[in-house]
Amino acid sequence: MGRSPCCEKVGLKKGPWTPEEDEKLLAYIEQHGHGSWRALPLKAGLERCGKSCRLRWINYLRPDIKRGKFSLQEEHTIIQLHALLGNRWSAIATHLPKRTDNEIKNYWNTHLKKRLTKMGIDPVTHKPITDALGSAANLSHMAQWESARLEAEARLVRDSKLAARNVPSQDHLASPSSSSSSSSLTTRPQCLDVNKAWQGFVSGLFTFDIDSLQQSPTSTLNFMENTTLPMSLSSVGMLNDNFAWNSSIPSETGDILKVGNHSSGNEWKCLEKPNQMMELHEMDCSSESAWFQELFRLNGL
DNA sequence: AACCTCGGCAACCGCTTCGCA
DNA sequence: GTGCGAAGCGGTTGCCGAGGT
Repeated sequence: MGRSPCCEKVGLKKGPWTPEEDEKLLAYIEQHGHGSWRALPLKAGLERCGKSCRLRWINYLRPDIKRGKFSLQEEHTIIQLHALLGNRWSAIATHLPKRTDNEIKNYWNTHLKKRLTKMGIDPVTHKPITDALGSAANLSHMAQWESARLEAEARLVRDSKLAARNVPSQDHLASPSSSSSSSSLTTRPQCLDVNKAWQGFVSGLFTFDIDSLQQSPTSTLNFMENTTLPMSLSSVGMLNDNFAWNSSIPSETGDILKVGNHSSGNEWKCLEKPNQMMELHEMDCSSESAWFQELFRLNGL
């Protein structure tokens, strides 16, 4: 019983790759392309399984890989996309084309998850961790937050029922699995009180102009200016929730993904990808304090 | 100097999804 | 529609180096 191995493992090498193996794999792929990964090791003269070769190529040898520290911009993109997509690392990696899913996953697990936790944000739900915040002020904010959230959810249920009765058939959302209407995405977010509550909660940490994010339901924020931190940590807690406002996700290809959630579900949609240039703002945020300092600086604190 | 601990990351494992016959 | 092989994906492991004792 049991699953058959992906390839004949007897005699196959495991563990770290040697420079010679890298050279062989690189030379073969440059000359022939990878073709069938299963057949590749034999043709390339490698005593590895195809899977191992594929991983080595994708995560290390591919010429278009950017290595080294993640910029603050990249970190924010990862956080935002994680809030939207969860642990779908390959999906996240598509918005950071020079980074591999493995690298992003590792970076999340070793850096970002810890930072969010330290800030009192649950890295899984991207919501504030209540029991980690003991002060009365924080509890007050949290109560305000939770109350508004529940109210908003109730209203969403109500509104979605109404919308279900009155949904136009047009659907131009990018998501192939989408079966929802865009109508809810072009209306003003319904839960501004929630945003306010959240804004109140985070105001002790950051002063983000959340209202400016809400000026347009599908407002596009561009990182080019480097003046506002779009959908940053304050908004992370809102993402992937029923009442999140529509906003934009930058990608390193220069695309700004406008996203919004469907009022009748928890499903996020990509609305459009205006082809705008985006400058990456490289910063040394290796230490946690530097990271926070940079956030404060960006937000004029 | 030797040992220990811990963090970071490359690589592996096994499950899921995809594509084709 | 079904079965099978290949590829993709995410969770986990284990090695290695840096820092601490």
